[in-house]
Amino acid sequence: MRQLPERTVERLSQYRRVLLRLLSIKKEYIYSHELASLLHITAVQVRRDIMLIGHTGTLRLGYKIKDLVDLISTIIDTPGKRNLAIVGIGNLGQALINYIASNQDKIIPVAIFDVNEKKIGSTFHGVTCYSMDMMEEIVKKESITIALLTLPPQFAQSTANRLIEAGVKGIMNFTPTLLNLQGAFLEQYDMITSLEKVAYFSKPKFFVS
Amino acid sequence: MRQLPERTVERLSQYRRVLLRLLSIKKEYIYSHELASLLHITAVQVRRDIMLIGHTGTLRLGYKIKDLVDLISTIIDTPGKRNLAIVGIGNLGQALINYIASNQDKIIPVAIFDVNEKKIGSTFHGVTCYSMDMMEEIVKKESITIALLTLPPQFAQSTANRLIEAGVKGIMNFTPTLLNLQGAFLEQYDMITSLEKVAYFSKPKFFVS
DNA sequence: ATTTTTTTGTTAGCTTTATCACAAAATCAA
DNA sequence: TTGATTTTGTGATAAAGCTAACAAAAAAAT
Ligand SMILES: NC(=O)c1ccc[n+]([C@@H]2O[C@H](COP(=O)([O-])OP(=O)(O)OC[C@H]3O[C@@H](n4cnc5c(N)ncnc54)[C@H](O)[C@@H]3O)[C@@H](O)[C@H]2O)c1
Ligand SMILES: NC(=O)c1ccc[n+]([C@@H]2O[C@H](COP(=O)([O-])OP(=O)(O)OC[C@H]3O[C@@H](n4cnc5c(N)ncnc54)[C@H](O)[C@@H]3O)[C@@H](O)[C@H]2O)c1
Repeated sequence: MRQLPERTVERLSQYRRVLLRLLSIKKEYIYSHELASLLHITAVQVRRDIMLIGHTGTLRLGYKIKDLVDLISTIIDTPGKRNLAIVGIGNLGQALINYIASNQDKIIPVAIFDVNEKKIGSTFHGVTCYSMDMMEEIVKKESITIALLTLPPQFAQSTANRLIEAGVKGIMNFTPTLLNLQGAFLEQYDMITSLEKVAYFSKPKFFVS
Repeated sequence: MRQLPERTVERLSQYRRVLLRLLSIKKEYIYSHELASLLHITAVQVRRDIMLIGHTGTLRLGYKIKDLVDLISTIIDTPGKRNLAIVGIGNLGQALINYIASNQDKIIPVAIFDVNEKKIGSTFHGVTCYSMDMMEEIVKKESITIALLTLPPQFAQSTANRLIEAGVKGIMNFTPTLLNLQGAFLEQYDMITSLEKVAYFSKPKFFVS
């Protein structure tokens, strides 16, 4: 299959989460307009996405939820699991690790890296924190392919370089540093940018220039 | 000025942060290609964004950083400050409050709301936590127009409705609940979706179906 | 003085993403 | 049986976002 649009991939992730909930309450089929209304998007958008992944529904019955979930999973997941590392286990890193572990089960936190002597050797939600010196070794040994950067911004670029060199293929960067990466997918997850965007688009009308 | 594209607003926020850093080290002018390379985008993109906000540079000298920063500020900021509330001060809420306060100065956290008796009445980075019963009252009294939702997902929709009713104009939703809002700008800041997107686009090649 | 280089500003076009409009098929109603 | 209704699937079109290309102006080089 051809590479899917980013937006479609994002929605597939959301469809799956909604559909899994519906499956758990024994709903079997769903119409495009139902799924659309759960995501507050249009039914055409839903049908188009489903078309893009090559699934086909039943006329007048809708889509079989189980089949759709399975197909989305074969598309967006890898067969088997993906191992993840968190670099920098401060306030944010600690908030994230629990959340990730309890909200999906294909991407598994298997290692934490930090420079703080007090943290090295201890575990956070069952995951061991290693020293930064061991990063390359552990990344290779544990086949880690995804990393979250939650360390101080000035170390983000050099750490990202080391991670990619060691085999990481996807990086989610929570620091405000704008990274330059070759050979890995980057998600710049920048809260201040989003916050300022919210401020702009929610500006009280009489302020708009 | 006409409403700017979302992407442009996001980049303006990033331009400003980079430019402020350069100003602080006494750089006066910048070329589009320099700014572009700092953000890892193209120079045309930079020039187009700057054109959209109606700024004009000096031929062969580039853009005067001070002027550009000021203009971006008049566009994306409101004159004066915006007050912000955080609803749910758990792991994530606590991580956020400090970060927001120390990374920009136009959007000010002025209130926290929670149901936990132990948290109500105490302060987090100098901001008081109030009970949920007082939310409408405080939102009005403090003119809060932006809110972050970092409470359990099942309370997100009803809380958002109450906030909007009380006058909030922009909501950044950190919970996985997909909200349906009327009358406010919504940023669905969904980490799992982004994480699954990173996983998809960084899938080792031999896995791609 | 003329040519080359540099850099902005902008048009036109391209790519990606979303929506419109409607055919096709299944079911329902009369 | 006929016609209306519902719902999927998709080609065509529109909107948003990005890039290529180049004119214009200024400065530098020759
Ligand atoms: N707190 C937030 O809500 C928030 C939100 C968005 C982004 N961020 C960004 O995420 C990062 C972390 O934020 P935080 O609030 O958790 O900060 P923090 O100070 O609580 O944690 C940083 C952690 O990184 C570790 N560290 C320091 N230098 C390191 C290095 N060279 N290599 C590896 N680890 C190192 C520290 O020991 C600490 O454990 C910062 O860059 C911040 O800008 C934070
Ligand atoms: N931890 C993360 O990294 C992370 C990341 C993304 C999203 N989220 C989401 O953000 C939310 C908070 O995550 P967390 O890790 O901070 O959870 P948490 O359990 O640590 O904190 C939740 C807070 O909300 C309060 N609360 C409970 N019910 C409330 C109500 N009805 N009204 C107001 N406050 C209420 C609790 O007292 C607590 O202080 C969750 O919805 C989670 O799904 C968390």
